[in-house]
Amino acid sequence: MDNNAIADVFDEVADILEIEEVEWKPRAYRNAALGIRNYSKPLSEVYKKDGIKGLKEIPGIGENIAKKIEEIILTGKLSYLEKIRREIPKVIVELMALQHVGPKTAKKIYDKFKIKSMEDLKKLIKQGKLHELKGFGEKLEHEILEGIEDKEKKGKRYMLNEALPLAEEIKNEIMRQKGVSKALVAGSIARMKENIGDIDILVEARKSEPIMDYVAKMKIVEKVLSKGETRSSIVLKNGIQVDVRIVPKESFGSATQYFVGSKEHNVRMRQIAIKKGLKLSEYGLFKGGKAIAGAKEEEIYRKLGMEWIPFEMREERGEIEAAQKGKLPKLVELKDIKGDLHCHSTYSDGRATIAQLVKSAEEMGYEYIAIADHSEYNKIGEGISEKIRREENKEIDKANKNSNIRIIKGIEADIKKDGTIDMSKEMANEVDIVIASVHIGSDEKDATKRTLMAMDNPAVNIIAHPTGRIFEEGKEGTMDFEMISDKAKERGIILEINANPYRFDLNDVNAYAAMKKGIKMVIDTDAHDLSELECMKYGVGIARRAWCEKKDIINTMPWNKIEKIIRR
DNA sequence: GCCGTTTTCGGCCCGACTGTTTTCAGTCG
Repeated sequence: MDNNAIADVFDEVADILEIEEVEWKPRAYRNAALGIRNYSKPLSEVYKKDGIKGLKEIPGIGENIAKKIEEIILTGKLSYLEKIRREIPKVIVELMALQHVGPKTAKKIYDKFKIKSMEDLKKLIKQGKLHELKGFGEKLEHEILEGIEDKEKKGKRYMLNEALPLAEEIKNEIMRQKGVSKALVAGSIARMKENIGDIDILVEARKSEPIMDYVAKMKIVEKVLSKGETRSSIVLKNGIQVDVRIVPKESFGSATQYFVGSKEHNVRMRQIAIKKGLKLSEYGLFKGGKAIAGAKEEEIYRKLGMEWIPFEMREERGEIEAAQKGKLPKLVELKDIKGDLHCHSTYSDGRATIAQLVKSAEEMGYEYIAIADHSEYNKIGEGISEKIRREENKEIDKANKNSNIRIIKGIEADIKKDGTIDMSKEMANEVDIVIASVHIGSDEKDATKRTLMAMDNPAVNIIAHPTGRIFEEGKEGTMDFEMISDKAKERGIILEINANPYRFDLNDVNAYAAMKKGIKMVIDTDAHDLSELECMKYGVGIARRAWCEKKDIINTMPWNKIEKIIRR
């Protein structure tokens, strides 16, 4: 079981204990689940190496939960969960997953009607029977029904690349309104999470400005859910909910702090405030009812005894401790990126010509771009023979003569079933950089072994999308990242952070682990299209969530320096 | 059940919103 699966176990324990109205334990189990999700090493590895003692190092894990993790690792299940599951009908836990239904409501509904499934609840609502319960009006009924239908329709999270452009569009529209001095995309988008639940936009303005009237007229808007003085909600045509909050100047910093989140980060911040005899809320930092900070985030962090923390780090993964010690990393920025080392042209399955890619790269201010088309073995990627690649390389040589930026001859060579690289020794010397990758088809079970073998090949510089995850297909990395990263460290191989939102591989957790091991990484877009070159910002977001600095990312360096780093 | 340069016991974030509330409980972020 991987870390997320173990965390799910403890979240379910928390759900059940919440229904049973057990005090405080649910919080402890939730904290444990969070600590596990945020932990970069697989718990089974930690346990193998350091046993219970190692597990207790993880935030939120004490003696008791450590023992429970041990049981899960050794037996694949948790007898405690199985025991408490028997105490509570399963449907109650399911009900709790609905919007507007918490433990109290779920229990109340069950106790009265003894329903057995979601379908039963739907029937109940359609017959108007939920009214019989005290505290259930028409509106709540309607909203619960909507919640069920939403759940049936689709998973409620959206990809970052879907949400971010829309959020920016709305923000820009708001910025154009009179009386608006600032607007900011907050929430999980600001933290560059790979998937997001809704869009949060924070606006600095005097109250009652008719901002929302303008937003409501935008083409991307489906309907307005609610419109208030300080808080409004709308739904976009693609189903994303947008919450817009309007705050006065003196609270903009504290509101930013609050609405950027994460929730866990904020909880810690408030605890720290309390210890200092202060109170932190979205309205400001208060001492005895008097605001001592609020307009600027920096001031809030400073008065709580720490450095200002970049949005992407605010996940309660040790960033607060680092900020208190003044030891935050200086995160890599988009403007540090000097080029893209993994792009596909029309020679293989790309949709842009080399000339077009080079022109775009030049406009983006890059110093270099690598054309790394697929090798012949990759049929889906329309891989090319070495004969054609030699023609391509000639074209690159020619283009380099009158180009302002360096065009690099690359190859994305497939790692074949036997672990060898789909590239001749001669070709290895004819290209500037070799990216090797497994393209998982029906033969994914040996992917780790094959990748490890490929990394022993002295021609290989970069391993692309190192865990083989593909988001849309729900494919999480099937490869053993511990083994791959250890090998990368040993062999000096560069690991790729693939900025394509359908991959995001390495993800933030793995990239953090790689950074900690001192492995160098490269942020590539794997662009198959000119527009995909723009995905670099998402890759930088992952790197920032992984606490990476400029020195960890090779394509922040000029090409002549990269040449020295990559093993030839 | 976890955690501690304020504590090994006694805490555990805070405020808005909503419904139907006649003063507040439940849920959410």
